[in-house]
Order: sequence, then structure tokens, then C-alpha cells
Amino acid sequence: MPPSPPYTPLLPLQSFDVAKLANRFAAHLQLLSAVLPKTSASPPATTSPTPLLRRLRALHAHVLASGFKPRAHILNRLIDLYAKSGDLPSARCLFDAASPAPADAVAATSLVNAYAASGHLPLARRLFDRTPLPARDTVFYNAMISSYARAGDGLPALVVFREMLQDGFRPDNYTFTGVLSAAAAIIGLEPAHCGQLHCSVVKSGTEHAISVSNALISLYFKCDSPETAVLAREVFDRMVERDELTWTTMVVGYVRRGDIGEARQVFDDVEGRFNVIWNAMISGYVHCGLFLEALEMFRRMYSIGIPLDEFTYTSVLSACESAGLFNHGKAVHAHIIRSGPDFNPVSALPVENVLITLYSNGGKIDVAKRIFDDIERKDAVSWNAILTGYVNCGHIDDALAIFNAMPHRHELAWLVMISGFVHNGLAEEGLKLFSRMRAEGAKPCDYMYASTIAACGELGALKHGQQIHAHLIQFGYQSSNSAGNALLTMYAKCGAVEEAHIVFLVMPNVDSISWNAMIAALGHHGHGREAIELFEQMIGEGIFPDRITFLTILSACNHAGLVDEGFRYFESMKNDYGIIPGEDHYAQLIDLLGRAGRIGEAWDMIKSMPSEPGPSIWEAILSGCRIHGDMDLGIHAAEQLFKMIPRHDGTYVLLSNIYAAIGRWGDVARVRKLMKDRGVKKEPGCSWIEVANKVHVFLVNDARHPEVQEVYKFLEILGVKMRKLGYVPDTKFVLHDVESEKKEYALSTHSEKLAVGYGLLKLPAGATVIVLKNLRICGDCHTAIMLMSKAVDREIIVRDVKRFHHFKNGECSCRNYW
DNA sequence: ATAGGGTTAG
Repeated sequence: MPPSPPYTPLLPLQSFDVAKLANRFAAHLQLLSAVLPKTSASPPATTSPTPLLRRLRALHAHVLASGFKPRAHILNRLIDLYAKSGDLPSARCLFDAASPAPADAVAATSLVNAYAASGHLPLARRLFDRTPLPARDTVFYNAMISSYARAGDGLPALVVFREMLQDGFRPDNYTFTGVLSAAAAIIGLEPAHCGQLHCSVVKSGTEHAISVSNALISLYFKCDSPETAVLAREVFDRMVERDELTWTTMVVGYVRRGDIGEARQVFDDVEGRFNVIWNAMISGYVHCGLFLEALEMFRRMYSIGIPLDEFTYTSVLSACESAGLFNHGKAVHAHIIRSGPDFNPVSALPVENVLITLYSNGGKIDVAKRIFDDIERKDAVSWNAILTGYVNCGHIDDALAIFNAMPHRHELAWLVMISGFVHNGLAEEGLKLFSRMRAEGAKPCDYMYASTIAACGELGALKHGQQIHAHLIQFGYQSSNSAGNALLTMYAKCGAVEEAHIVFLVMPNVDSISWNAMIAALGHHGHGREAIELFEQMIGEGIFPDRITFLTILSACNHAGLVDEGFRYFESMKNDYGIIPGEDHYAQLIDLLGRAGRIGEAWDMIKSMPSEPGPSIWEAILSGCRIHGDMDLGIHAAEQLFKMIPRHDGTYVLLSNIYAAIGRWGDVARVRKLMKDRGVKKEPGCSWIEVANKVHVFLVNDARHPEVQEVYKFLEILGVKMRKLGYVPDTKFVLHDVESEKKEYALSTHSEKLAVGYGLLKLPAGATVIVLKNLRICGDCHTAIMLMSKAVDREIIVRDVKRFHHFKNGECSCRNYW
């Protein structure tokens, strides 16, 4: 509860000096509004009136009882107080009673602001429109403009501004501050528009007002282009006088551009270190992913004695959460508790919200739930945070309970719940919920569509993805970039590269993400040359490649076995584009060299790396060693992997596979035992196959499963056929799976083979089988499927952890890969 | 009676 402001009792009233009392209320009001959150809307009608409101009403009653007729400015103050304390009906009543007599711009302005602040922008607008021209003044227009600006409604604000000029009113610095911030809220604003606004500011002679310059800087930064950032800087440099806001706007502007270094320089130049700029700097570091720097800044802030507030804590806790430093987060939480209950629960809500995320990501979902339960006035973020917490730890039933209990379902809640279903293998439920959302009239945004489509791609649910594509067209989102990029990726992940390409060609505004996604789509499907061609086309169109682009192109070269090209692009990335290769770039190149049999070069590359090689590097060289029989280095790599991720089941399997390949069965047994001793469980093989518009999921290890039984039967038939074709030894190998439980040195479950077999069994001749599996396909399996494809004369598309393998007539699109 | 900066869920 907010502490009540000190006050002297008003009753009984000795005199009716209303002006004095009204002034006293104004003082009380200021005390109260210092405690209330700045953006607070008026409290809902159901809650009991605040002490201030009660006193205001008492005063008003006395005024009425006295028969005293308040003069206009007193009446205005009363109206303003009613409006600000949230009693809009009373304010409106007084206003209506007073008009039309001296219809007054002052009272109308109060009301317009109050309506807008409580979220009733249309009501504010109606009052605005009904106020006749003679009763208006500049401030009145300013109120309407800034109301739109605060609500993020840029265009109407500009329209009101134009009306104002047409009506013959002179804009002042308040007007321009509002207009500029309204313009900044318009997405996709062109630099030319900023320039126009800048011109009118200069013409009006208000550019020397600090607030106008500040808004101008903010506008130029929000335009988000290198040129406007320079213009913002120019405005800043020209200012003769700057305030705290100027500095903060600069810091925030550079952070938005991702230029944390420049932001830091501005920060270091500030004389008075007020806490808002520290908060901005900390959140800037968090924004750029520099969590440790954020924490360091927090530590310094604390040691110098800069006051910490809820903004500080929110950012710092968010840094701990994102960096996975759960214990640090807990320490900060303890510090908040120790520092006393100074927080106003309403304004500290973001702190509690981020705590929910912190604890649920730290594996303490029960603590998160307790914090959530203790929040008195939960907002949409609180609900979404706990919902996401449950979804992320796989408690889909608890999540659904929360979802159903939510008072207002924010669109994000739908999104989280839908993707929660999809990621837990309940795609059908997810899509049902998607329909329910539309039935309940919630309007999905393009971002929601994008996420739902992405989920379909993850799952390989092509048919569901296509359905959503249809909705997308129906709702006119086809020009949205996020939706378009998601569609492109979805089609590619479902094996439909041609479809992905069509989406790419049809998209009105392709951005660098689209290019990257399309290059990746080609690369993943083994079309290395085409990927390179598209990359060159991208360069030709003047799109700047980033580190992701190069990662993608290296992967494309890798998949298609284009060693020299890969090497060339790696060098070009460093020398021509100044991109410092990360471990992921090295991993791609080392993988590429290794698979091409150039193990020595790959090993040299590892030794030349600027930092200690991480798991991805060892994993990369391991595949090359395995294929080309460099067992010593392979074993070394696997042992390194062991040390780094001791619980990763894949490493054990890989290592035992290597030992098995060179017949060191004793070592195979040793690795198996190690795995058992350390309690590492192999994940059960699980495959999805898309057959005739239905997704089948089955566990390969469960031999009692009827579908698996069918697969076994199929393999027998296939075995006979393959023997006839002369593949006797390999046929035997395929059939080994059936007996794998009995075999002493079982190598792996090879669920892909079973899935492929099942798919072939179910499909009509000439159809394509798509097998989706988010694991790495091993060489044996690859060979086996290749043989199968010859035996059945059908195209088989298999999705690996990232890539695709197109098998046809005993060949694969990535012939050089294994 | 009117303006502008820093926070949280994905």
C-alpha cells in the first residue's frame, strides 16, 4: 500500500476558503503522485476510493452545501483533481455542468489528459472534437498530441498537429516535443521525414529548448540508420545546454544501434552521475548480451553509493537470468530483501516478474510459483512469466491450468501455450489452440504467426504449416517480413526447398535474414553451388553479409563437399569483411577439411586457433577421423569431449563406435561401463515420419509397439529384395537392429532406418518419404538408407540435426559428406 | 492544464 501523505484534517471546515483548500489538495496530490507509478491509469471503479479522493469529495460536498459559487479557475482545479485521482465521472459531471457557459480550455485539457492516461483514448478524442474552436488554445492541442504520443499512436498525433496549424495556432516547444516523440513512434519512418520535421522545428524557433532537442535526438536515433545517428550526434554537439535527459537519450540511442562502445563513451563524459543513466547503461549491456559487464557496472554503482532502484534491480536480475548466473541472482534478491521493504509493490512489479523467470529458469519452479502467488496485483507479464516457466520445464499440464486461469489472455500467452504444445510433441493440440484463439476473437499478430509457423518447421509438420500459410494470406500478413522469413524456413525444414524459394521470390522486402535463410535452405539440401550463387547475388545487390551468412555458406560448402570454396570464403570473411571468425566458423571449416580427408590440415587449424578449442571443434574433427580412419586422433577428440560434457550420451556412442570399427571390443565394453557408472542414459530413439498428412511418432526401442512390429516385417521383405540385388552383407547389417537387444556390443538403434522402412511400407509408389530426426545420422545408417533407396526406387528425404539428405537410386545429394 | 530518458514475459 502506498503510504498516505501527511495532511491536516479538513473537517470541520471553519471557512470556505476553497482556493486555499484546493491548493492544499494539490500539494497532497503531488505527494501521492510521487509514490504512484507514473504511467498508472485511474484505478478501476471497484476499488475503494483513495484517501485523497475521499477528502476531495468531502471538500466538494462542503462547497456545494455552502451555496458558494466557485469561480472558474477553482472549478478547473477541482475538475483537474477529480480527473487525476481517477474519478473521471465526477470530473466529467462538473465539466458538463459548467459548460457551455464558460467552456474552458483548461478544464477540457485536464479531461483529455485524464481520459488518455486511463487508456480511453477514443473518449479523449471525442471530447477534443466536441470542443469548439473559440474554446481551444495551444495547450489544449498539445494535450491531444502528447496523449497520442504516449500511447504510441504516431500518425493521429501528426494529423492533430496539422489541424492545429490550419486552425491558426502557434506551436510552442511543448507541441514540438510531443510531435517529435509521436513521430518517433511510427515504425519505418524515413530519414527524409525526420529532416522535414527538423526543418519545421527550426522555422518555429523552438530548437533551443532542451526538451525539443532531446526529442529530436531521440527521433533521429529511432529512425535507425547510420546517417540519422550522425544527425542525432550533430544536434547533441550543437546544444549549448544539456540536461540529464540529453545524456540518457544519447546513451540509449547508441545502445539501440548496438554501439555499446559509443554509449559507454557518452556515459563516461557525464559529469553528474544520476542513477537513471547508470540504469540505462546497465540495461544497455544486458541488451547487447554483455551480462558480466552489466554486473560489474552494478557493483561499481553500489560501491560508489549511487542509489539503486527498481529499474536497477530489474536489469541486474535480468542479466543474472540471461547469463545463467542463478546464484548471483539469488544474492541480489537477498540484497533487495535486506535493504528493506521500501518498494512500492506496484512499481516493483517488474522486479517480481523477473524473479519469476529467474527462479523458474534456475530449476526452482516452486519458488517462482510462490513469488507469483504473493504478487497482489499481477499484470500480464506476471502471468506470462509463470506460464512460460511451466512450459519451459515441460509441465505442460500446470501451464495449461495457468493459461485457463488467466484473467486476460495477452497474445503472448496464446503464443507461449501454442508453442509449448508443439515443442512437447503435441502439435495437434497446439494447432487446435490456434483455432480456439481465432474463435475467441484474439487477433494474432504477424509475429505470432511466425512463431507458430516456426514450430511447424521444427516439427516438420508441413501440412499444418501450409494451413497457417493459408490463414496468413487470408489476414493480409503476406507482406510481413517476420512471417515471410518464418514461412521460408518452415518450407525448407519440411524438405520443400522449391516452395521456400517461391516464398523468397514473392516476398516484397527481403532483408538479410531472408537471404541468410534462403542460402541456408539451399545449403542444407545439398545444393552447395546454388547456395554460393545466391550468396554472390546477395553481395551484388549490396547486402552486407554478417557472421551468420558466412556460417551458412561454410555449412553449404561443407555439405556439398566444396573444400576449396569453403576455404576461400573463410579467408574472405576475415580479410574482406573484417569479421573475426568465431568457434562456430572454425568448427565448420574443420568439419569440412576432416570430411574431405584433409585431417592434417584440420589439425593444424585447431592448433592455430586463438583460443582453447571447445566441444564443437572436437566434435567436428571427430566425424572426419571416423570416416577416414584416423582412429588415434578420433579417440583423442572423443576423450576431450568426455571431459567437457561428461553427461552427453552422444559422445559415448561415438567413442564406442570408433572402438568397434577397429575391433577394440574391450574398449567398447569399457565405454559402456563408464556410461553405466556415471548414470548417463541413452535417449530412446524417436522418429517422426510424415505420411499422408498424418504425423506418426513412435519409439524405436519399444519392440511391442505395433508400428515397430510392422517395420520389422518390412525389413525382412526388404532384406530378401536386397539380397537379390546383391547387397548381402549390408542387408544383414540392416537386420541387425531387430536383434540389437540380444547383441553384446550393440552399436546404436538406427531408428532412421526403421522410420524409413515404415514410411516406404505405407506410401504409394513414386511418393517421397520424409524422415525427421534431430540427431546426427551416422555413417552406417547413411549407407543403409542409400542402399534401401536403390531397392525401392523412391526418393527418400531424411532430416538430420540440421541438414537434409536426398536419397535416390542408391545415391545421396551429399555424396562427399560421409 | 501540456513535453521528453532507464525495467519485466518471448
